[in-house]
Amino acid sequence: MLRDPWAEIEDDLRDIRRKAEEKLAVEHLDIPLETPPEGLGDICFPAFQYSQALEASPEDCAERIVSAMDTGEYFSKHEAARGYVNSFIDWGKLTPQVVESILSLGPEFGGLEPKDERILLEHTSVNPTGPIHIGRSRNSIIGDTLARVLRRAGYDVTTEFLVNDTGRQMVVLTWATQNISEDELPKARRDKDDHLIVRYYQKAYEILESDTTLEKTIEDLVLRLDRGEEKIARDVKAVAEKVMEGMVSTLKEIGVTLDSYFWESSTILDGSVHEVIESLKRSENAHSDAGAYYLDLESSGIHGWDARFFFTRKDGTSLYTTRDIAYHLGKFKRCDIAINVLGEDQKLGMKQLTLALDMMGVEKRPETVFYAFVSLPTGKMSTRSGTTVLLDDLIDESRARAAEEVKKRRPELSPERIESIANIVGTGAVRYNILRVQPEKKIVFKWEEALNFDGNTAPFIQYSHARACSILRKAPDRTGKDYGLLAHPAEIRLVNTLSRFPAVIRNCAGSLRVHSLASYAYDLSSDFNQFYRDCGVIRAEPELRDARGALVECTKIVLVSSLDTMGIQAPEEM
RNA sequence: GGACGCGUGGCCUAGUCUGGAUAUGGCACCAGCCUCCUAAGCUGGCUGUCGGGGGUUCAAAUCCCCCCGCGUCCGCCA
Repeated sequence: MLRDPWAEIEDDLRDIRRKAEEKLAVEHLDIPLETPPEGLGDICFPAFQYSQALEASPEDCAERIVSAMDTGEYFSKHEAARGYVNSFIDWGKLTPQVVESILSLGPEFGGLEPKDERILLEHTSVNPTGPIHIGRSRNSIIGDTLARVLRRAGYDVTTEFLVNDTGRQMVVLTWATQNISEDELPKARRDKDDHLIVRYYQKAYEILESDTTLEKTIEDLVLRLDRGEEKIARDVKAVAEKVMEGMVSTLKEIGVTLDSYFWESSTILDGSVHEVIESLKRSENAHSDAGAYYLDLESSGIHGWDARFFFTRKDGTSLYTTRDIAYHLGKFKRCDIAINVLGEDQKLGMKQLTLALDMMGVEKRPETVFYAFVSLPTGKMSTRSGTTVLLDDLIDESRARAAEEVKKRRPELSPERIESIANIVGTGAVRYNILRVQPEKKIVFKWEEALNFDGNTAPFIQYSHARACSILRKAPDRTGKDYGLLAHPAEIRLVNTLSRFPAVIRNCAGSLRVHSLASYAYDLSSDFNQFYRDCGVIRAEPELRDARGALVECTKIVLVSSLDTMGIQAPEEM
């Protein structure tokens, strides 16, 4: 059983290389393994670095190493070319092992050995002031996918949403719902609490621009809330809960669910933020300016207009990052590894949090995945001014587009079936479109790109899956007797890619970067589509047909697993 | 002024950590492929000073330095 075929292959090659090094009496060099260009082999490494030890040209080095290498467990031969050592896998031997492993492990293929560590993964944590826009959804999609990757990698993962129910923004919103009447507001685009309530928020900020007395009212309310006045805290929480309900239902549409919600106000109510403040005040870097306390971070390498990190207001109440420190101390007690998914605007805040932990003598640190903002061709998105593309709208448009495509291709399907497929395809496209880009790249959202279902998209991958299902419905046998028959270049290429899936999960989990999972799923689909063209299944001779049927089954299994790990469903037909 | 990130064909993007073979794919565009398992597919073509300049190296998209452009932050907001 090969749980992680590619790891076995790499270990084998490293082993063979080490023996060759010993034979040639050269010092061991851990040269990274690479993939050679098409046709030159399956796995390779450059031999340039041996030229000093062997006193030879790179070409000669490669020759001499190759001649000292044996075939090991999984290789048929090694070749020297232009200073590289190119190794060829013995597919006749490996293919049956890979196919049998995937068939017997099924959805477990790509799952790594269970780990002891508990992970607390914070993501989304968007302020409950209105509906989620596509920029914020990047957080949820990356976070939810990362949780799925880490679970598959064997960790015990709990996801958590930090709900902001304190501070000025929420006070403004709460005041607005109590003091602005419905008829002053534009009609809501949807009958959904987050859409209904955001209008009050936007109206309040409009009023605040000219009304200075309201400013005073708000300041007073913020103060009272921060001191823990119960009535206000209850009102804020009630509004937050309503908006949260709307946001949570939107997230559920794209397959994002969270295990836990942590209300920020609880750090004030349970006294934990007070303890943080007292502890920070004892630091030698703590100073006071007119009663407000701050840490001087100039000596810690923070420079700029102001290197002071204020952790209390002049009235002694806490500030956001102070509460976040309290929250993190609590998290550390509940897990072994704390991971955050945050917008890149939070970088300084996390740096300040880290330095504050230093000064408090706390050893643990959160690991953070930062992502860049999504903007529109017209500029930034802003909930306050309403210049956003809402996730609800994107989901609707994407589903509608998908329904149109299904109707065009499969007019015989029932309306219910069409709707069901369009739902899966539309929401899958939304997730994949965000997921495929590495997180630090800013995204300029364009409708025509978001609604494109060709090429490197979720529908492409889902379509490959539907094709595989279609073959399997018609192929009588999904297990063959002789997988050695799978020797066509397109078959070998497909087996090669299938064998790497566990390694992809391992790499994504290790780096906390999930975009390469999207590339993998695309590559697998692409390989399958070439196999589909070149290797007929149901019309092949019985033995070959059964072996190919098994390969299709393997592809289906891994496509489903990789899509599932991205939170994308796989339709049986489309 | 300071900090961090990004810059790869007309547009989008992989590779950058860990330097190595003619830089990965997609969209768009052009030309082909459905009497044959779903053409949301496949094949071929067209597009490249890897932002610019210097340096290190046998070898730089990748490492170092300087510069330019874009994004984000530098609040007793969250």
